[in-house]
Amino acid sequence: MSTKKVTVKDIARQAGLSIGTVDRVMHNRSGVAEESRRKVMEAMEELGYTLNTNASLLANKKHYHICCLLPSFGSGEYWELVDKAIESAEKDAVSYNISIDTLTYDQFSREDFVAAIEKLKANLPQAVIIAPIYRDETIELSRYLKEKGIPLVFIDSKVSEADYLAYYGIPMWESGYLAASLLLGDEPPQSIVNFRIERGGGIADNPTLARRHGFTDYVASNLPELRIYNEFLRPYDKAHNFALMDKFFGEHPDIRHIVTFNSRVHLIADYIRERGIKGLRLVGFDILDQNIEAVRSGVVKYLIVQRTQVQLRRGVNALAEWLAFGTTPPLRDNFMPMDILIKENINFYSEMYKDH
Amino acid sequence: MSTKKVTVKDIARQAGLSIGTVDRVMHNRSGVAEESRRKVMEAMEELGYTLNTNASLLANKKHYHICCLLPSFGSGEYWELVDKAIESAEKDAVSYNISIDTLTYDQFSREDFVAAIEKLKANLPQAVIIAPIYRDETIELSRYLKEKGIPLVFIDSKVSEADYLAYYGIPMWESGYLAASLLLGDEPPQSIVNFRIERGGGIADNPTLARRHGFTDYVASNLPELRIYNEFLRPYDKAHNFALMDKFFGEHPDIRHIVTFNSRVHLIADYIRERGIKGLRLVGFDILDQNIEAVRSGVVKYLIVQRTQVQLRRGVNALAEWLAFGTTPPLRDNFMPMDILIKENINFYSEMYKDH
DNA sequence: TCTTATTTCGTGTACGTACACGAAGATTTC
DNA sequence: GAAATCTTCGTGTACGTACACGAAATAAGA
Repeated sequence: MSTKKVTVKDIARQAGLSIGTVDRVMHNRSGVAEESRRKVMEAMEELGYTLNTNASLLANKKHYHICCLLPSFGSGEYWELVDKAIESAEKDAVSYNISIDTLTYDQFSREDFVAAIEKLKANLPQAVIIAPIYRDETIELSRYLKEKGIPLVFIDSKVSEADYLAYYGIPMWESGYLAASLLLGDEPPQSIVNFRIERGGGIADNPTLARRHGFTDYVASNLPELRIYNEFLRPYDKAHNFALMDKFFGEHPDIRHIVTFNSRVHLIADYIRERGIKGLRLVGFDILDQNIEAVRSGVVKYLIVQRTQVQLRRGVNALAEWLAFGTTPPLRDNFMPMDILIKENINFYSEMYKDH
Repeated sequence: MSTKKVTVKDIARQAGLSIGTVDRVMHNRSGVAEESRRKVMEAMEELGYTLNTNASLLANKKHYHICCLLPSFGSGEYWELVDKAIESAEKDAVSYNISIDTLTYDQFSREDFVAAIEKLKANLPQAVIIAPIYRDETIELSRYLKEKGIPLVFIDSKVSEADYLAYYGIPMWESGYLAASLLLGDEPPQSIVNFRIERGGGIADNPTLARRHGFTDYVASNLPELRIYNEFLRPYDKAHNFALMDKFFGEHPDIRHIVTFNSRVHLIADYIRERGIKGLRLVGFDILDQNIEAVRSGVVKYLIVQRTQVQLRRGVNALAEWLAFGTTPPLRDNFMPMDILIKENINFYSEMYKDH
């Protein structure tokens, strides 16, 4: 087995043609006779040509622009993690001559989502990454992009009916099912409470809906007698939340199992800590700093977490390869692991997020 | 902020010198006046130079050779996972002109380890990756390599007293502690059993020792009354193992909690399945195919798993950057996450291992 | 037949870095 | 003070690919 790498020059010699012709064949450009094209293809096959990505990227003078659309966020919130992951992924993409711009929208306002899409269109990006919340508008956007030949990658959640290059994220339904098995698997209680977030306007296509379905499906098939209470918190109204929880737990002192499907389990953890309540079993999602603290202190028993960094790295990478080499990712739907964090393994998990 | 990238040519112009001189400064080569060196450094600082890795790698005609030393393995065994991870990491390293050779040794024979080290030395590699089992011999090897200027990376476990460039693996002690909390955290039993592997020769410096210490330390501080039985299985002697377990469970029908610290929990899972025993709680390590099956079927409750692929990718990457650019990894000891797998999240975990 | 399109292909340059070679200049030696 | 040595630096070429430009070769039009 020869250790030397096969280059276009070798292909050209083998095919009895010039480098230029080989190059044209490789890039599916016009101006090459069918006979020559065949010769080149055969030579490539025979010699086992592989592209030298370093040389290719070096010679490629184009500059690509990716536009990323996701919900706006405050400090310490879930979407900030995603934003950081984008920055991290952008670093890996510099060798592709790629830069990434992020646009945000108010996730509670459909109008704002539409406005953000218009901004995105005005930006004329070569590729788009989107964390979708609104189904119909996302489908329409995907049609627009398809028409323009602009590739679209979904992260975090996807809209199956849309036209997209790839999706990287956890399986939503299964993540709810997992939460149920962690919360209810050992000693099933009689009733539990699900703390949700108050949303303005009837947003039926919220991704955490699928997660709740996974949870309730587990309950339906394993614990049909279980009673699930639903209570609604407000993201930024601590007084309201505390009053609500005081009332709830006052009326239901027997309830010891709590679940949230959004990333704000720390709202409840804070309450439990301040009130000094013991013996509750709490399951939540996403690796926010405040959630990490809640796990460390033992208030939250299980935290279900997705690998945001990996998802974005792979999403950006899929677009980079598409832009630079025209290659399509092997899988369209990439369901990524759901990690279970408890007090004893959370430290080494969060440490990893510091560099890679 | 100028979007153009700064090149050596820009540095040369700014410093009033030639590209050659700039190049010499960058590679710490001789033949440049102190005055000029200073000018170049200043220009680099001022313009914010960053190396174009594509161009650098393309121009670098050297070919590097990494030698990887790890225990020999049969099909479906733990070290086969590591071997596969090496192959996967090698693919990422082709752009660095790096190839990897793997040497294996009988992990139960110190002599064979020494012999493998001699073979490694004869190979004259530019870098070494090792999964160490024998402490003293590893330290000696690290001295030899240090003297030759050959970098050494530990994976899987490390020998702290050795001289090494970096380590990528899980924290062994903590992984045992985690196992204890998963097995014993909810309803502590009176006694449990730890199935171990019979080893020839008194190998005290086996890495799983630290794992067992983590487990027993948890027990000592949380459940000092707990009785731990130790039983010894043989890797390839099913009849012996079954007889042993028949005898053990016959004499101790009350024991329902089982732990293993090696990767062979499937030996016990097979027994449990064949005997049709119910109600046991089993915790094991490592994502072997047979272990995955044991989790799926519900026999093994928790499987603690490390990200072998990531560990090797990062290990190889650290060496690649050292060889090609002379850069040292930011952290020497990289403790990587311990993942907890149960029936409800193992599918999407193992799926990930197919491509990336 | 000569010009004008059209197809097909080869040559040359660029990308940014690495390094060999050799030319100036500075320093030493006798 | 000339030759020899050493220090310091600039030039040139190579890495493998991308693409513009223009040259042949062929076909079409008059």
